[in-house]
Amino acid sequence: MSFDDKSQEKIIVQVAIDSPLNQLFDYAWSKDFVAEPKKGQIVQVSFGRQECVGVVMRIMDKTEYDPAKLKRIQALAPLPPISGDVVAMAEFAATYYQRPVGEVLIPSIPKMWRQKNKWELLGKEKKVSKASDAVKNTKAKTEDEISLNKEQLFIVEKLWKQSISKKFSCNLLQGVTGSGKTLTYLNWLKKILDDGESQVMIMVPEINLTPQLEASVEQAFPGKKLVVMHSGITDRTRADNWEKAHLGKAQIILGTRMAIATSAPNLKAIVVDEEHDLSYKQQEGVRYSARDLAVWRGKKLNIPVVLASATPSLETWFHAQEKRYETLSLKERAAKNAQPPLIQILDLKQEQKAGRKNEHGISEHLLNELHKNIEQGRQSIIYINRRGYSPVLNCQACGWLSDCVKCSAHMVLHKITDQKKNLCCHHCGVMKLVPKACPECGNTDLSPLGKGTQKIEEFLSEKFPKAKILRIDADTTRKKGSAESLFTEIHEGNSDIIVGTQMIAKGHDYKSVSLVGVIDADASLFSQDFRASERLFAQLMQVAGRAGRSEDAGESKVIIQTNYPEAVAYKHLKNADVDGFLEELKNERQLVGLPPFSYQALVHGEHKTLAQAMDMLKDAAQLAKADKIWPANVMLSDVIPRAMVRIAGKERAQMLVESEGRQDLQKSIEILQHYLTEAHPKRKGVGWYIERDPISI
DNA sequence: AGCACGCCGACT
DNA sequence: GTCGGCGTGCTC
Repeated sequence: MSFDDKSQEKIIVQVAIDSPLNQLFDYAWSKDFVAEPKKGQIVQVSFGRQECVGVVMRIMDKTEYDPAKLKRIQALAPLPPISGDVVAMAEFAATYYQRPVGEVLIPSIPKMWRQKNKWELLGKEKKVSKASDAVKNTKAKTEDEISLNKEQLFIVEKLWKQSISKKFSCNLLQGVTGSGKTLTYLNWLKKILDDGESQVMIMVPEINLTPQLEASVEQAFPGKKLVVMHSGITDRTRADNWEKAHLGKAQIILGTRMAIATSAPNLKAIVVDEEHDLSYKQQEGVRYSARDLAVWRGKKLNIPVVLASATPSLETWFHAQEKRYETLSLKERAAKNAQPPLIQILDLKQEQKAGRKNEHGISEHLLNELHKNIEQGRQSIIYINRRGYSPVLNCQACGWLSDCVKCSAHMVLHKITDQKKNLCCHHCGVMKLVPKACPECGNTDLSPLGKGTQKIEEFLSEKFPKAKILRIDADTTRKKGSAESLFTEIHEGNSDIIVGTQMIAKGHDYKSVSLVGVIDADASLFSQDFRASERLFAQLMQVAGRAGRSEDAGESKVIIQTNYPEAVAYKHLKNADVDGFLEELKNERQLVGLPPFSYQALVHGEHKTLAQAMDMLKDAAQLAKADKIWPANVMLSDVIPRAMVRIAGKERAQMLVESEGRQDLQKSIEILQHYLTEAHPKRKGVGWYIERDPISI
């Protein structure tokens, strides 16, 4: 191809492309286009030997690139440019999470819109049976007519004032289960949507996006168009829904973390429900936090943001304490007779001393309570907190834990076969031998905390042969629809005991459950993740909320078995004292300098051999620290093998970067990124990435 | 990351 | 003779 006139073409656009190359690519704006180039315009380009879509990021009048090699933009998507706030947010996320913009922005466009040959098809209206729309709209206006209580009304008014002022504000909407958080924010959003053109976004955790929720939100907004954005919808639906949001035709955007990058020209409010939920953090590719980006987007747009939770994340709660966010508390329970359940922390050490039995991790006391409950014909839940890898070493006899001498962290048991020292502190990087016996009491039976609890269901059916036992976990709900049928069975009261993992804690109301037993929760208390205790507290608060929804709620009970009743999470759980818990957690973190009192990034390296992966990080660390622009107050830990070193044949190493200064941390990871990139050709096959705000170290 | 070009081994 | 192994080099 020869384009001798190329160099004379006036308009050059720099395009973001989904490629790991950290740069924009220059293209010539074709003279045939009637449209002016605009930032955010989706275009079709030829890139290398591929054809792909890109997004116009900058408009220039010249190029630094060889004009002879310059290609033309091939086509323009029949769409207005992506809204400015989304493009800006992508640019921010690219810097913050250290990835190319294209990698952030392009995947936010639905797959079908990324294929030029589908553009025409998508432009056409899909045949939708008007009937379904009509039905949805007529049966509204029943439940939402329930009047708000004083507290809720006050909050709606407060939020509405913020909306009118057209300024950014971030609100923590905190209220116990059943206090009507959803009702409150839905009423606020309704006011906003009254003008007929405003758009609002509601974000929910992955697991909560059930058809029921969609239906109830839809009912709350009669006559408004709602679209959902989550991974469970077809490509076509996603493309259509995205388009409706992008064109301003949909007023409500309901979705999971991926929804945060949905272009919406008239966005007037963002709600992040269950803001503490970890599913807001993307765990692969660009490891963004949708909750944090929601706040960023709200700030950019000068609109209010609501973060709602019964058990806020410490970060959010701390912001609220420091008055950076407004706290909106719902203290009253909406339902008149709903009584909080009685929460009992059962000290297993005491039980053992008293000579009471403990079979398969279930105490005699809990068994008795179960027995009573079954006899009264009521449902019970046995909650097994099996989640999380909890590799701290523990003495079964005296409760000794493998703590680091220098840090206030547990030393993590690593599974490395070719190294002798297998205990490692993730903070300072010190490594030690696994002791042959407990340093405290000499007991030789040391084991990782949290043993398998698979047999609970089996054991319970032996103990209660006549009881109907239902197990709910990833295995029993894998098949599509099986979860729904299991939950239906529970609602119908067909089961006496429900044994399950955290799945049972979310979203579902079990009206007749009056006993919740929590076994084996300790494991996550000592997980390598410093946020484990926060998560445990939130989970247990949530399961506890499963009890006490019945008429005779006063009698419902939650029994939490533990070897560590003095642990902060349990201590405050007893009184359901969320603020007390967070206060103590805050003080702990402050003492040790963990987030939110420091900012973190984790550098990951992976290779077939551990040595290569580690050396790569070590080299980069050395060069970075020697660089004169390396900020002084950034702490770089030793390179250590990850606790789960091998995954899919790759050995993995990590290095923690920590600083009190957000800007300093940013600077340091940019330096690290530079040296990692530079070193990369020399270290073939070593993969690496920098993870900002890691949720687990 | 993709994707092609490129230069060495076991197959009709 | 050629199908295919994955080394390496480029993408405006």
